[in-house]
Amino acid sequence: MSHTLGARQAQKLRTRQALLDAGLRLLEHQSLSSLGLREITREVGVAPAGFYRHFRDMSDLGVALVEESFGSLRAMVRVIRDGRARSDEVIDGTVDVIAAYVRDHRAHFRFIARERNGGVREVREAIAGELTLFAEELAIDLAGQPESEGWNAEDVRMLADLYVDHMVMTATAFLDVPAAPSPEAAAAERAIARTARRQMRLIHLGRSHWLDDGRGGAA
Amino acid sequence: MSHTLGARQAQKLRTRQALLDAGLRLLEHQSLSSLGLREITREVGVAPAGFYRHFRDMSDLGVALVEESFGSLRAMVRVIRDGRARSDEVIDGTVDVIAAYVRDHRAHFRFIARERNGGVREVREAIAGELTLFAEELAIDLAGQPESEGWNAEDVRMLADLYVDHMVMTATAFLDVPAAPSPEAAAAERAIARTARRQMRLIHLGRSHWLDDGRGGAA
DNA sequence: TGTACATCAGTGAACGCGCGTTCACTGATGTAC
DNA sequence: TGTACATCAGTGAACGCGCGTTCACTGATGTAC
Repeated sequence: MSHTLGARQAQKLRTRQALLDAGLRLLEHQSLSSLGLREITREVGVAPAGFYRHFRDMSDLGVALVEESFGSLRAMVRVIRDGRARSDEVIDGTVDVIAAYVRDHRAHFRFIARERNGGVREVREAIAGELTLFAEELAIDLAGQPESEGWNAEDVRMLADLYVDHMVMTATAFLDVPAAPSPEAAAAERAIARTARRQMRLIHLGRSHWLDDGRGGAA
Repeated sequence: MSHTLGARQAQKLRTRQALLDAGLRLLEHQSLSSLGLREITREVGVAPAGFYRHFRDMSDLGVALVEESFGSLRAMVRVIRDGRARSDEVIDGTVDVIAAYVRDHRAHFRFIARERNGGVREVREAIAGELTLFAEELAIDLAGQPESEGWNAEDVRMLADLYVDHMVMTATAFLDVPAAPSPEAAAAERAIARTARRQMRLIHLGRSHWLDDGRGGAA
């Protein structure tokens, strides 16, 4: 390696990460626009003024959290994509993977769900941009599947948007289940997964009949 | 009428409504948890302390706004339900009605979309409750349609949830279009409506093939 | 390796400000007779 | 209809508090020679 980052820069990064982690933790029960700079620095154990060495203001930190959160989302998608099989298995697998990732990255998903329509414009726009990118990638993926033969680009994109929306809704539903493990929570999760799986199956069914009697593609 | 409400009570209601209206207006660009009590009373032209004659605190006002907002949502649904026809027309009609109502009740829809996952628990729970009620009513409606013959209750509910989610997503998408009328905004609205219409058509297609070869109903 | 100087992440005190909430009040509206 | 008293929506001043931001600073880390 050309240089090992240096003790100073490494420490700076560690503090920055501590600020991000504290922010995410504190955002569990409130939204970004009501979270204070002092609240975060207090949690980390750093003087308020130190915040400015890392972020211009709270919405700057918010945008950094968006990037971090979509990192874990992309990891999730990679898992789904790599483990692809025939459609029914893919559906079950997809829902399970979403459930598992939401369980392991609760705070990230909650943050995205909450701030997607939240009060901080920069953050909202960052999330919208990432979701668009995500839908575009998914559309490319879908276009390559045999089920999409004969589909035009617009319809493929329409389907990708529907999948993304459904995924966001499913993740949001999982978030309402209490984090603490309990028989009730586990049952609630299973119910959500069951519904989500059937909804995906219904959508897939619609997909495979889309071109019947020229109804879908035209108009 | 037994009594015409009295000048005093009428004035009180007018002030209360002014507070709600001001709140909704101020929530266009921020979320409830960052909106201040003084901000609202200032906008209305009332002393800060006057607020407490009408609401216990800001989340109390938030819950009142939820009720008001779902009033206009129910009005929308009534229009869709009354104007029912055969499925393709219903789809086009539904999307158009959603588009029109979102245009006329922007602030209400934005409020719901924003606070549905927002930072104020009471408000989040009020919205979740209303949406559940809404899905239950829709499920009853769907169960009565000929397309639902042979469906079990769970699957009807699953479909209702899918429709509600899709409606929320569509309304949210319309919200991102600038409110000011312009050729670009109109085009953006048409694109969203077009996508939403196709997505509903695809879902409907899935619905009508759900019972083919015993795939759906079984589990 | 050792020395002299530069950098800069983090400090701690200070600031002005607007917040939510309380309180005793005022005066128009309502009620009893 | 007129009078005396009760109610209560809205007032305005006051409070203590925590906020975001600024500033000159400290001292460990990095760099040049």
